Amino acid sequence: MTERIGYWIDLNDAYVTYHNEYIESVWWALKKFFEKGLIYKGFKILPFCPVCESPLSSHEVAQGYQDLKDPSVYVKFRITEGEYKDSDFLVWTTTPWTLPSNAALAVNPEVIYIQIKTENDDIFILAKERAEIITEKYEVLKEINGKDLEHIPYQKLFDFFKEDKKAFYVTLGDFVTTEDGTGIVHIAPTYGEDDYQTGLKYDLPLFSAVGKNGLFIEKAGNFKNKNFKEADQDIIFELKNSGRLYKKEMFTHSYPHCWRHKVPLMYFATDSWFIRTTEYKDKMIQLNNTINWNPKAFGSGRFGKWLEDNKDWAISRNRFWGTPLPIWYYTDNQGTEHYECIGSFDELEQRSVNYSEVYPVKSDMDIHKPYIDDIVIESKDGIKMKRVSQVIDCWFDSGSMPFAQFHYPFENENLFEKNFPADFIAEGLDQTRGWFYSLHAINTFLFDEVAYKNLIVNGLILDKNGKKMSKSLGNAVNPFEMINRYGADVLRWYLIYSSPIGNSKLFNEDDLKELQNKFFDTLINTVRFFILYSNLTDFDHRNDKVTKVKDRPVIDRWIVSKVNSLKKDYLELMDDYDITKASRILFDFTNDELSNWYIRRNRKRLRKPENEKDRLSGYHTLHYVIVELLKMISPVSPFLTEKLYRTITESDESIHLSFIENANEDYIDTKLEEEMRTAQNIVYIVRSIRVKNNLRVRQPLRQILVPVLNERDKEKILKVKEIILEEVNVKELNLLEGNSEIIVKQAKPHFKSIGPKFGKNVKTVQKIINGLSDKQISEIEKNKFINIDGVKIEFSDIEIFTEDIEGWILDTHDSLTVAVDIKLDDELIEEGIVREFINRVQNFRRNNEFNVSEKVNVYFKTDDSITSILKKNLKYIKAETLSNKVESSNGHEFDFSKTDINGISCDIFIQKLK
RNA sequence: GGGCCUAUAGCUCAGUUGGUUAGAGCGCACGCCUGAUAAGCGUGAGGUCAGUAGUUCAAAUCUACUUAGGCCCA
Repeated sequence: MTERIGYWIDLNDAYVTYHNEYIESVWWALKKFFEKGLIYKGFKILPFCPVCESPLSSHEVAQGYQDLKDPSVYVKFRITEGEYKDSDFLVWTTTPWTLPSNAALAVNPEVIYIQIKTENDDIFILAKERAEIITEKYEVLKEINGKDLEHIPYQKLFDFFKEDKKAFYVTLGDFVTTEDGTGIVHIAPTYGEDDYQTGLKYDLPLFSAVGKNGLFIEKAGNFKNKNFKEADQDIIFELKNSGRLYKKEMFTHSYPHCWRHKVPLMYFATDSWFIRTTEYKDKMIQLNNTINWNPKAFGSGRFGKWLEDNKDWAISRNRFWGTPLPIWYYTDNQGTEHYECIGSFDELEQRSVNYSEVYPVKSDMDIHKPYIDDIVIESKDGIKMKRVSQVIDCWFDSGSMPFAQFHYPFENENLFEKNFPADFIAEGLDQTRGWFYSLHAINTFLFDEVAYKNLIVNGLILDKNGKKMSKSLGNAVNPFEMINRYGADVLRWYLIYSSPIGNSKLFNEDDLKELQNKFFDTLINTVRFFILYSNLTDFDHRNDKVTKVKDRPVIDRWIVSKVNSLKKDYLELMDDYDITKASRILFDFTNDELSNWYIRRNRKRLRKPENEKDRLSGYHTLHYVIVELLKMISPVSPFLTEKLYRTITESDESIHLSFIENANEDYIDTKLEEEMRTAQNIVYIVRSIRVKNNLRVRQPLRQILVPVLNERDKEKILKVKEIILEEVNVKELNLLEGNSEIIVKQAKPHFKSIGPKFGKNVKTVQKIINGLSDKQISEIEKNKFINIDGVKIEFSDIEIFTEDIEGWILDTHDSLTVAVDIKLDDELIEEGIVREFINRVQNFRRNNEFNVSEKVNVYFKTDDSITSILKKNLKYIKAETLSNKVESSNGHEFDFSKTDINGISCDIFIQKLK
């Protein structure tokens, strides 16, 4: 796949995270953290299977959801002190088995609570919104803000534990909702993530009435040795007996089970190792601001926020196999654990007492868990230490990539330094806390430096309806099929060109077809055109004399200027890693400027150059432009450009080894580009007028008129007059100066100017300006201002345009107006007919596959008027059609082809010359 | 539930410091051109700029809320 699509990656020397060298570098990094005191052991609440006695990964948990019938109980907690003494908190839980491990209650500080008295004289406190669960009649005694309940103590339910820290009081937590229950939850820090975090915040004791095996411990009175789920009923029964149960319901919900043992999981505070990333959070934020993110908002937004809320990174995982966490420990007589971190294999060998037993053959050493677990090392005091059981988070592996791929710092120091930090990385936008983060977190700490300077965040590829692709839905696209059908180049271009960086991409095969036609075929056609005619005219790009660009014709200088302007923009975008915009300007240039203007305008000239200088100028220009363009396209579409490049340069040098130099500023002539843009606009307008008035391009017209309101416009148009006339087949282009009688000038407001100036009165001023007469506008042009109804309107407040020229057909585009004289005289009609006739002959030649340079005789049969016109123009017709004779058939019956000109039949017979 | 992103023509996308007729390509309809030809060019129809409210002389653009979709987290 990588080869087929042309990824430039080193498959022969790929880095592999499970190789020993890679792991050794990871160890080195971990030891750096350890030495700085940034690795510590804590707890993390994980889904835990009591049969396996081990935590499950989120992937495993996802596999094991089953419906479970659970109790939902409302428990009364008696307040022991203060204003609410002897009232009961009504507390809701769906896990009664955690109640013996209760350490606190939690309320939401933003929620309103009420104290109520029921008809049974019970006094309860619960969330106002949840009062519906009270079945008896009651009266409200008081409303209380959640935050005012903090620290209120209550009577504990069970007496299994000695509290070594203060417990049994109310805490505050945003996670408490009023969607169900009572708006008051109980907290058992060992058995829930929110509970655990609350425990950390309030320094609560960790009571654990249930062990890892899912059974209640010895100390747990009547519940001892009972399974945690099965004990639910006993606990409820006991609460009922002690009068602490308000009510009990049953409900069914989807609950995670162990996929192997089918038993319900419990959430359990499990030993975990953390990196104290919060210690250098500010550094991470500061460095992140220097990374060029694409899209920009992603770095400051999603990733920036994620760094702001940084929490310590839990790097350990409980797996059977993996990259081992290189920490060894022993427990002293006081029960305190002592740790040591190993940072290299040499160190491991020196410190271990049984290295040669575990790894008798060095080359066979497998450093992974579980093999490494047999290694015992000795502390300085001669105490035996064994490895902790965990492996490390595989994200730590991938974040170590910059140095671990080179086995740094054990070797390749120069290589690493040369390559770090990376110029850019690219990955999917789901990597926020995956790769983007792990790279950033590890390398910020180790090197005080970013891991990557630029970043391209890829959006997800969805199907054409915006749904995720999946095999089961049958909407998945097979990339090989796409490549086989359209080629890797088209697919690559599509993925980069079609949607902005970071947006999800709706994959649509039709768009690939369009790109193939619209862009790649155009490009190929352009090159093919060059090759065909440069061969026919014996052009040799290496040996033929190069005309200086400034001495070339306008059209050549224009396209050279254009391609350099393009390059300037292109390099700027590429330097900014905005590859989508870069590919879009290449697309537009190829179609609009190169193919549809330069090539089309120069077909005739390149086929039949006027003179030697003209020929060389044209071909050198086109060769240069194509080469420059191919180079710019090559990073995105490497295969086709390579092929075309080698063909057009007639060499074996790879385009991918060629240099893209900076744009040549000397060639850029923005004035000329502007002039040509004007020409293109005028041509566009004339074509539009022709179509609307049914005037085909072969029919020459007498003249067009272009009103010009300033000197610059006048100059622009005169420069490109010839190109316009030829393109639209018109005899003359005349300018109408601003003071001409037949121009009707109009004005519209320039809001940017009048807006701030007139404020609320802008609408009145708008009306005045729109109503300005031709004469008033002339006055403004002369005096630079006018006073109307006490309003001073200045020249800069208005935009002048013209939409009317009396007695003419005209159209306007981009503030340019063009009028066309559509009256035909005899001369024009005659010329039109001649061109129609030539067209018929050429069509015949083409349809009958005559060679381009083949000479012919032409015989025609038509009415007298056309016959006499043709006879008058024989010389021109002969030249255009490569004919020796062009004659009336004079009554001879040839094998005529039937055609017609302007509705009059005109049969032709064409004879090849031997 | 929280954070971030996206929403503009049937489809894919542009749209500048807010400036008054919101653009392009494809598709559709119609036409042109004809020695780049399994190409090329044009014209036309098509819009509640997701919705609501606000700020402003002026909002696709700024603000708030809502809806829908996506990603990350809880």
